[in-house]
This record gives sequence, C-alpha cells and structure tokens, in this order.
Amino acid sequence: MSNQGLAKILGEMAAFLDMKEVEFKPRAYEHAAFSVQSLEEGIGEIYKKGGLKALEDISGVGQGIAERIEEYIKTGHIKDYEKLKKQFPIEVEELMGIEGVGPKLVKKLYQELRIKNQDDLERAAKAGKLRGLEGLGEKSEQKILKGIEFLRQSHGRFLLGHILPTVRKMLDDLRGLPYIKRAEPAGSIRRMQETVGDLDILVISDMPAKVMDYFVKMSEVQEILVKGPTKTSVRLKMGMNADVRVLPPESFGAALQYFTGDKYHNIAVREIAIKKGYKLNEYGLFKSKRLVAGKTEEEIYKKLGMEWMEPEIRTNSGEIKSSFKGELPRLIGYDDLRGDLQVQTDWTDGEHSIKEMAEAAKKLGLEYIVITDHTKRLAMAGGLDEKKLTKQMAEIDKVQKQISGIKILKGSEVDILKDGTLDINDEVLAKLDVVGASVHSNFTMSEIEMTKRIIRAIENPNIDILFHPTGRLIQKREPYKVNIDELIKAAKRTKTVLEVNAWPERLDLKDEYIRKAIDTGIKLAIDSDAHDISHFKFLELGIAQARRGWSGKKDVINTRVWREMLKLLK
DNA sequence: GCCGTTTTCGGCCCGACTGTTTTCAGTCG
Repeated sequence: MSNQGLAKILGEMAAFLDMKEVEFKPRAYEHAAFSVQSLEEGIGEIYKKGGLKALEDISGVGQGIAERIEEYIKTGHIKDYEKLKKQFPIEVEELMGIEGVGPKLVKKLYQELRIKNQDDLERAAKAGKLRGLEGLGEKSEQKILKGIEFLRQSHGRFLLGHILPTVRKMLDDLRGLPYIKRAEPAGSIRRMQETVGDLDILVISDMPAKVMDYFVKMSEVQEILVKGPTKTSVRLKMGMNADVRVLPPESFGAALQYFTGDKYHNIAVREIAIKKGYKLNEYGLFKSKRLVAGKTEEEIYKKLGMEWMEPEIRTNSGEIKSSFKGELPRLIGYDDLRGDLQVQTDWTDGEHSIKEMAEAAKKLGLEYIVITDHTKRLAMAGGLDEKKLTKQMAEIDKVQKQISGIKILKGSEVDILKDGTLDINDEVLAKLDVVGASVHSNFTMSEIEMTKRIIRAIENPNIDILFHPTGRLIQKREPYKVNIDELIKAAKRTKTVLEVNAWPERLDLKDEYIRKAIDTGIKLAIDSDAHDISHFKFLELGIAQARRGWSGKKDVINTRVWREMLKLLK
C-alpha cells in the first residue's frame, strides 16, 4: 500500500468516470488523486492516527472518497474501482499520458479496436488502423505516434536549475526585438517550482504574427506543435515544450495572473470572482462584458478583495485566506543573503582552492563563506581527519590575510555515522566556527533508526546545522526514511539550524517541510553546497525554495552579517 | 463526489487550437 498506488487508482477512477461521461465526479476523483500524490505522510499512517476524519481533512477528499480510501487501507482493494476496471480493462493512465489522447479517445479506441495500452496503440497507428475511426484521420495517427515517441525519450519534468539558463536566454532574445514591448515567463517557472513541465511566455506586442514567426525559428526550437495568432506551442531541443501567448497591454496583468498560479490557485480565484459577480479569464476581470481590471495583477486581486501575492506561493495552500486577511508573509528576497554556509574546496571533492572560492563568492556580492569540506568517513571524497582539518584551519587564516572584503569562516561537513555519532572528535569540532552534519551512508535504515540516528547527531552541542536534512535527489533518489515531525521537534529543542540546500537536484528541505520548520520557530540556512566557483549561483534556487516554504528574511540565519549569524548558532 | 469570504444544497474555471468537421468535439493547460 502506498500513496502512489492509491493516487493511481483514484486517477484511473477519474478517467473511467470521464469515459462513462459522468458529470463532476471525475474532477472530484482527480482532485483527490492529486492531493494523495502530494501528501507528505503515508496514507496508512494518517488513517492510523486520525481515522476517517483525518482522511476527510485531505483536500478534495470527502466522505465518499474517504470511505473508499479506508477500504483500500483495510483490504488493499476498492470495489468500485475494480468494477470500473472490469468494464474497461485498460492501462488508462499510460494511454492518457500520450499527448492528444484523452478519455473519450481512449474509450473509442477500446470499443472499436480493443486497444488496451501504449503498445496496442502504437501497433494500430503504424498499421494505419486509426484513420478509419470517426473523427480521426491520418494526421491524428501521426500525432499519436509522435506523442508515444516523445514520451519514451523524455523523462517528463525538468529541473528548474537545469533549464533556467536557456529560458533566460530565450527571454532576453525576445525582449531585444523592437516589436516586443514586454516578455515574461509565467507558469511553474515564475513560481520557481523545483521541477518544470513546460515553459510559458507571455508577450505584449502589436505584431503577433511577427512574434510567432520569430519564435518558431529560434535556435532552441526543434519543432512546431501548434501555431495560431495568439498562441503558439513548440518543442524545444532540450525536450521541453514552450508556449508563447501574445496579449494586448490592457490584458497583460490578467494573463500573468491566469497563467502563473497553479491549477488549484486559479480555480479558487476564479470561483471567488464568480461569487462576487465577475468573470475572470486571461483577458481580464469582467463585470458582464465590461473590463474592470486587467492591466496589472495587483488591480485584479484588489478588485476581488485580496492583496497581490508572490508567485512562489500561489498553490492554494492558504495564501488566498491569508491574502483576504491581509496576513500574507513577507518572503525573503533574492538579494537578502549575505553569506554561504556550505562550500567545498579542493581539500576534498571541490574543484577550486579556498582562495578561489572566496574570490568567486565575493564577486557575487557575498560577505562571508564557511569552508565545509567533507570528513574522513567519506574516503571517496578524500575526507579530512582531525589532523588535516586542523591544518586547514591554519590555511584559512593564511588565505584570509591575502584577501579582503570577504570573511572566510572555518567549518566542516561532518559525517553522521550509522549510530548517530560523528567521525570527528568534539575537541576539534569545538574549534570550528560553523559545523554542519550530514548523512552520506546507510540510506536504507528504518524510519525509527534513521530518526534516532540523526537526532543523536544534532544533540551534539558542536553541531550547528543539519545539512540536506532528508537526503533526496529529485527524480533520482527518494529521501531516506526519517520522521520529519520528530526531527523538527528535536531541532527546536537542540537549537539546530536546518539547511535549505540549493543544489538543483537536492533542494532539501522541500517547501512543505520548510513551512513546518519555520512554524515551529526553527531557523534555516540557505547554502549553495558549491563544489566549484560556478555553483554559487545555485543560491537563487535555494532562496526560491525558501520562499515557496513561506520563509521570511528573519527565518534565515545567513541573511545576517557574519558576527550576528554566529550568535544564532549553538 | 466535493465544498462553503453570500451556501450543508446547488453549484462545479475558461478559452485556444486542431482535425475533422460544415458547426463542433476533444484535448490541453
């Protein structure tokens, strides 16, 4: 039993109900599936702790779906699901994953051609069997084959840190054109989500046709998917899809609003608009046919009785309520960091010397860095032992004398051993300015053991920060099993800072945990984990992560000058 | 089936583009 498994069943039920042309229920099951998918806690745990009531507290889960989830937890099956599956013995999610294939087509394909999965569909399309069906021609066949091909070679979503440079280059190019007055990214990129499905660009121009012609010929573009006067979609060479929409200036704020919030934020805002007697779309906020707001996002939110809110928090997770109350958080700004508390050098697995790293950090406007090379258990990285660490402290003193305008603090990324002890003795740790601790081994322990292990480590009075607290690598490695509530409690009790590691694959803590941590009153550190002079730029991603977790400047210790920052450590 | 900044009943987001159609259904975001 798993959240993923349950979410898949609920998602399939939504699709089956769509195929049966049942009204409204498909959306309800879809919503529930999405919520279950993004749950932090195991569904079994939630049920064990709070029963049916706790299940109903999940967004989009009411009495009916809660009972079916209970049935799933207790028996491993959902009868209603199995009934539907019997009617349609189809890999419905697999089929609908193909671009251009929806529930109606799946139904037709099954009823007419007994197509049950992607392989069946590919075979039928290649054999030219689809074109005979009502409403389908040769082009549909080709489109489906292309969609299957794309699905095979793409891994779906892209890491924000990997695509951001390309996106910014494209935006710069567009902004350089004389007939483009403004070009802004929207969607998950504007929200700075950790992964991005596609790129949405909004443009103001009097010459939409020229914009579209230019756009589809950009060097990043591989092929055109859709080309119209206001909307064009392409596939980029990097594998991601990109959309451009051209809008009149009086609608630009409305379009930004419309295309920035995630689906659930948008639905919620549009419903509020309806209740207040308006209609909200990408062209503006309308009272009957009259445009009442649209030029800026601010005026739209204001007309609806809300305050403008930062894109990063538009996920319908409390921001709308806060906005009505005028209690939106003041998020940490992208220029607020003064230092970086995790930096590796060529003393272990970094590329550059202490001096080179310090100079690069200074160039980026940082006031201080902490040198935190690995310790001896990480033999692979040439981890330092007590003797070498002591030697490095002397070296830092030496380098500090050669460089001004940046403070180099002494630190370490100490390994947390299997039993929660550390691989460097307390006497040496006590001499360092900042000590971070990390788990780099034995990832597969039970949750109880892992939680105990980490808590034991942070109980050490020398450990100031827990680095990359859950150990996940996005799309590569699951976080190790650790009870985050227990960990947060222990961090609070021991005054341990939790890291928001800004490495594109890590972004660890994740946003929900950041919110939990700061609600508990825990301080955070946003670190680049730089192993190279080019890695300090990752700090932006860490700040974005912190913003999505609603953190303010005051929650992050490295927004302070270094002397003040040190005072916040144990 | 869910849900409540007018609701515990009566609603449920909205428009662009495509392919196959002579007026629209399906899909997408």
